[in-house]
Amino acid sequence: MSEQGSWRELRDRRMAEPGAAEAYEAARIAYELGRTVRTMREGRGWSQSDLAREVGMTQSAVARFEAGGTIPTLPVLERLARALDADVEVRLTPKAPAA
Amino acid sequence: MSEQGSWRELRDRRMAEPGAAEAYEAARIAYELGRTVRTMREGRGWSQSDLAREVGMTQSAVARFEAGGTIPTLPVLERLARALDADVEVRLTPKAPAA
DNA sequence: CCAGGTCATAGCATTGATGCTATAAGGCGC
DNA sequence: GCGCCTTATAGCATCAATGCTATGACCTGG
Repeated sequence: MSEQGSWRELRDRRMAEPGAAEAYEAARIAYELGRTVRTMREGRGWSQSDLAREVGMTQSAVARFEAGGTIPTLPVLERLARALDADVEVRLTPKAPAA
Repeated sequence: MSEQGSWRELRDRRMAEPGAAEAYEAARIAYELGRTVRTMREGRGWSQSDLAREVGMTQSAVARFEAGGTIPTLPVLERLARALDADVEVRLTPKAPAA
């Protein structure tokens, strides 16, 4: 796992792994979270640097996250959410009824 | 971070950290996820070992997770959810209206 | 053309979650 | 008492996310 570079490729590779449906799902969630944060950030007219300053991380970390380059952890999500006046919701919702 | 042992203490300590509201929130989410999983697991009459086998992890990992001993990562949540016929939902919901 | 801003990547250090085996503690049936 | 199952912890190895600095690419304005 070290031949190429871009986070996009990394993400795409993850999402292409066939055997690991869970990893795929996680990567998909990460991707969508990244897009959500980007949208929220742009909605405020903030640059990645601005957001990074608010959150207490660096511009590169923000870029990596927004690109879906990593699967974010809850603490990071919380920090981002706070800077964007948002709440983090994580839930397990049963597919089948509790019958 | 190595003077005492129990995950409960670890969790409690995290949730007691004053300066880090985000860490507190993350720990709280982790705790509730643990309880949710435990409830779902017990609802099926499964032991921790049973669930661990389904998920592809060990009983100790399940125990640690259920106790809120760690802040889970998305891939792990996905795997647990799948074993329990559930879906993982992660969302950032704005506190303030889009005005 | 040059300066400045923004975003994307590289490469590396640190930290923490996960995965493992082994074991302790409690309950329950025999 | 002894086995057996269940849950809780310990202690360690590995891996991946984060945090950092630095830099490249791209735009736009001067």
